[in-house]
Amino acid sequence: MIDSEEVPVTEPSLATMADVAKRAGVSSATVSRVINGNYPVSAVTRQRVERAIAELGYVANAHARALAGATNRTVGIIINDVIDPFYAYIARGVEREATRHGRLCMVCCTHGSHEKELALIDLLHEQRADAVILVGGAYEDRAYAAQVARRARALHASGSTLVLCGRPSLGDDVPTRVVEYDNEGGAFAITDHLITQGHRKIVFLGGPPSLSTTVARLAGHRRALAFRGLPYDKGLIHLGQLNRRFGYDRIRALLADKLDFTALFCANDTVAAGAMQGLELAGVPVPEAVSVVGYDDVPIAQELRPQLTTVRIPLEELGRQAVRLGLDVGDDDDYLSPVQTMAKVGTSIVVRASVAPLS
Amino acid sequence: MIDSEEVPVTEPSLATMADVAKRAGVSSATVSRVINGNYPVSAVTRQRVERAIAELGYVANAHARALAGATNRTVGIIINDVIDPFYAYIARGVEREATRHGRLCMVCCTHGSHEKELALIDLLHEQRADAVILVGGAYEDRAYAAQVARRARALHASGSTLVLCGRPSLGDDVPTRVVEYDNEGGAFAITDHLITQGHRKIVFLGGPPSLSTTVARLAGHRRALAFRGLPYDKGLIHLGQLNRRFGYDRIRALLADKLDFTALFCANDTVAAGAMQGLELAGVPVPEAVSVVGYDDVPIAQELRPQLTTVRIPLEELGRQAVRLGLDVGDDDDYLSPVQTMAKVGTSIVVRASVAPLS
DNA sequence: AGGAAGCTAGTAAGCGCTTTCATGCTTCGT
DNA sequence: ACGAAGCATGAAAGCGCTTACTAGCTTCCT
Repeated sequence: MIDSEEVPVTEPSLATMADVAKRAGVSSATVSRVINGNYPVSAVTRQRVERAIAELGYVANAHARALAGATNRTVGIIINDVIDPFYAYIARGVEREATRHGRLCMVCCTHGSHEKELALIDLLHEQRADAVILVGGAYEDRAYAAQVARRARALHASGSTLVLCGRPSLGDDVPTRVVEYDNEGGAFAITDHLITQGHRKIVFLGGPPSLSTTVARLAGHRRALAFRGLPYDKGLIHLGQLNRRFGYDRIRALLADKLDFTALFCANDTVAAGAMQGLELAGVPVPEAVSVVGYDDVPIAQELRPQLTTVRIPLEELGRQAVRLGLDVGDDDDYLSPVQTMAKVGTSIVVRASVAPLS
Repeated sequence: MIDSEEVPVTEPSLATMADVAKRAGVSSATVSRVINGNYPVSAVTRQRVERAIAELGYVANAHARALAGATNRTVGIIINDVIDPFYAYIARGVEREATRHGRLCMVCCTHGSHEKELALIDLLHEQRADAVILVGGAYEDRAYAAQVARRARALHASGSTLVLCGRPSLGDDVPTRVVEYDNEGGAFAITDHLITQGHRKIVFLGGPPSLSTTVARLAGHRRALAFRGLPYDKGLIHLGQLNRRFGYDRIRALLADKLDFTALFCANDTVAAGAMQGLELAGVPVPEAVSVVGYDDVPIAQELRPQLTTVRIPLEELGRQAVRLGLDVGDDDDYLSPVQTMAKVGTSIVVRASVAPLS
């Protein structure tokens, strides 16, 4: 007869605090105190416990710990895509600042899906993240905004914080923190730069019409035009995707249509890269025939030839600020600073070689 | 008299499962069953519970859940830096595959520190991640390898898995999974490509001497040389950092020394970018005077002018494989597939414009 | 009709920690 | 020398879930 008795597989499960306690000949309370160092323990006992921990290769269970009251010490960040340098730099800032405050960082990507974004907020909420940072411009959509607001309240109710990074506030009645950068101001400044170089016919290229980022950048652009008494010509505004292909395709189309312009303000550097490629292929020299500027100052701006004049956003700092706001700590862990609910980081224009004065 | 009585701040703490149960007039067990859907519950009851959940805005506590036995459903990935496209692509693969299997992804960065790497493994272990993926080449260091091995065992003991991604195995007695890509083969192939184009004097540039990646790439390079009966000239091997500055500085130095060479094999694309910049500044045309190849095929390879001939690594696939190995699932969630402990993804060379036949 | 099956739902025992409260000592002050 | 004070430790009550195990009802078969 074949022995079908269950042979218990001796899964060498990890030691618990009780195991450590037994081995050290103390109670688990003492072990906990040694680990957390928040209560006096005699030197001898401490050493015994520490030895037991080492011998057993004990690793605390973060869940039990989190459940028993100590915070989970993690922050979550929700971005579009890790590959995109724009998000990657922000993520780096978040990761570093989180680490600086002893937090682990959970990075989640939406890949552009709204539903996934909402689902991820819930997931991070379930994980009881100390803060959830939502990065990137938002689309105008009442229903969607309401969904986000609901989650912001839920998060708030469990002692966490939703931080909006690079997107407008949901309103004063929604408990969120906001870190913004100056889309409008940057667009104003760089448009003005183009104008003072003599350009009058400036094409605005790219950016989905309902994206908050586009709206703000376009507003700055218009304000600069108005400031210098130039007309706002709708025929020069060509909104669209924020990718390379759109820049390439659309500029080729504009060139084919013989649109009259001397400068190009791309909604971001990626679009600028595509546009410059299109210009190059069409034999239009930059900046001699057309000046080009972008926005964001991601690495590709320096790879392009000529190097791209663009608006720099302190992305990493943006991420760091978001964490500070979310964790309610100041620059140097000054927990006593008055609670700040919003921050704005400045932008600056960086002049490189893609703009020439109009002859 | 000022009332100094403690006014209890009514922190609107989140609803628990018990709250939901009370509201729905059932026991918490039933609520759990509705949520998990792993046990029959009558339609009426289910609806009542679901309504209570919605009304209360209940969000499960992932820690309690993890503690009570269900797995935490997260995977951790440890990389050098999110900004580096090499790591970012792998991270993307990991994130996507993890999501596909219903896991949340925790991304941690070491920024090059060994201690931090070890600390992060421990942290992810504490979080009870289903798998911990360690990405990137390793430095030869016995003590360090022993430390990693110890953690691999600890992880294994608690039912998790350490996956080594792009680094050699720690030995058969250490319970890890390994996903590799063919550093040696790719280096062989691209060196041979250079040789068949007539090049005889090939400089090998960059890569820390004790990094496993460098060792393998250099080995492939040497094998190709030997295969074609060419001498291995130590004067042509210039190991060093894997960054742009090293490529730039060293190539300028070699040029100043009037080193005799016609081709350049850079240890990765970043070094190639620096070297090409140095070559450009020195007025040495690529590929006419010097052919250049890189390794990795990160986006910058396509930005460079001329575009860089390089070795492509399916980075995203590498990340996906790592997750599958770590989670012990097959391509299509086929949990019945025999346990695989190691995988190797192939490399291929992508020919662009930075190599010319030697005239 | 009577009991075996088959359902649904509740009870309660943990999971591995933190923390409050209680306890037995040692150490002082007077 | 005796009670007060101070320390170091232990006992035990949760934290919010999951999941045996148990129990009450229907069905259904013989």
